[in-house]
Amino acid sequence: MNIGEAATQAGLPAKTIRYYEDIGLVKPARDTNGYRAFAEKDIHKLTFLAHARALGFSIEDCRDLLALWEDKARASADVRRIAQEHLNQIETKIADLQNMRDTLKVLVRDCAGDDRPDCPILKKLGDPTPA
Amino acid sequence: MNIGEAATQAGLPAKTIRYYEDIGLVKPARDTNGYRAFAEKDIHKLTFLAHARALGFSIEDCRDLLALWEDKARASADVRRIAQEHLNQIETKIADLQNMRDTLKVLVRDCAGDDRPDCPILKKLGDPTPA
DNA sequence: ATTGACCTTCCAGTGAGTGGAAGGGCTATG
DNA sequence: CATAGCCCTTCCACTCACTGGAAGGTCAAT
Repeated sequence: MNIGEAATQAGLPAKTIRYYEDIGLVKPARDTNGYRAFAEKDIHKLTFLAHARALGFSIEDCRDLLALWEDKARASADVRRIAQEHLNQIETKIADLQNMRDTLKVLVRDCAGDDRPDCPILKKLGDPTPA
Repeated sequence: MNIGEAATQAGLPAKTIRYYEDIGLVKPARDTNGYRAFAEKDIHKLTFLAHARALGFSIEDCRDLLALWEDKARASADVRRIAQEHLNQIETKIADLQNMRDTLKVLVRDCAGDDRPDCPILKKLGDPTPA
């Protein structure tokens, strides 16, 4: 299977697949013409990667998860630890974003948004000690 | 004022301030010895930038906001539009992260996390068509 | 034989800094 | 006056996970 078809199957851009090969996540065989030849096993890996990335796992996490996925003697605790840590980071990021959102919401709400220069948003940003 | 003091005042790393000068956000004067000499006006700008960045505005948004801040004839609508758009992006990002979180939570909950290899997390990631 | 779609590699750029090396300046103490 | 220790300077490389594009080779069909 050529890279275009592999990309369709895995739901990843061809460019990304080449990149994943560059960094050693997949190692497709090569046809005599130099084209990458993806086997089912490669497609499964790429699909796995696409799903893990969609859940926000870093490439390095993906590398570890992929290794565990292929290790039939793995301990599920190792997988769980990675996922739990990632989950914690997501929770933190959500909380940070919610704080930003709440502040922004108030500012946007209080801004007239007309052609006059008076603006609580700029006022707040320029305040040396914002609440 | 030297860059170290400016960094303390503005709540930004000195490295970041140099970077902001590189990309033209601030233009501090120079002493005869080549050291940057920050005036009050520069400190105000840096403080403004620190606050805007803390609210997640991109550097380009910051550049625009800074220009509006300095333009006493601005229309607050221009500021509001930038803030509203940013707010929308944050809302989108929060929603994305919440989806990830919800999926991950279920997976982590259902994973025994012991020394056995059976693992719903890997199962899901490897599933060709995950729900 | 040519067209057009596919494939290849390689280089550069993204955003927003961060780390570190190499070198010069400033201040205070011995 | 010398030296120590901190601050400052520039410049280059690295981060993360791709993405865009150029230059060129291959393949199937017309």
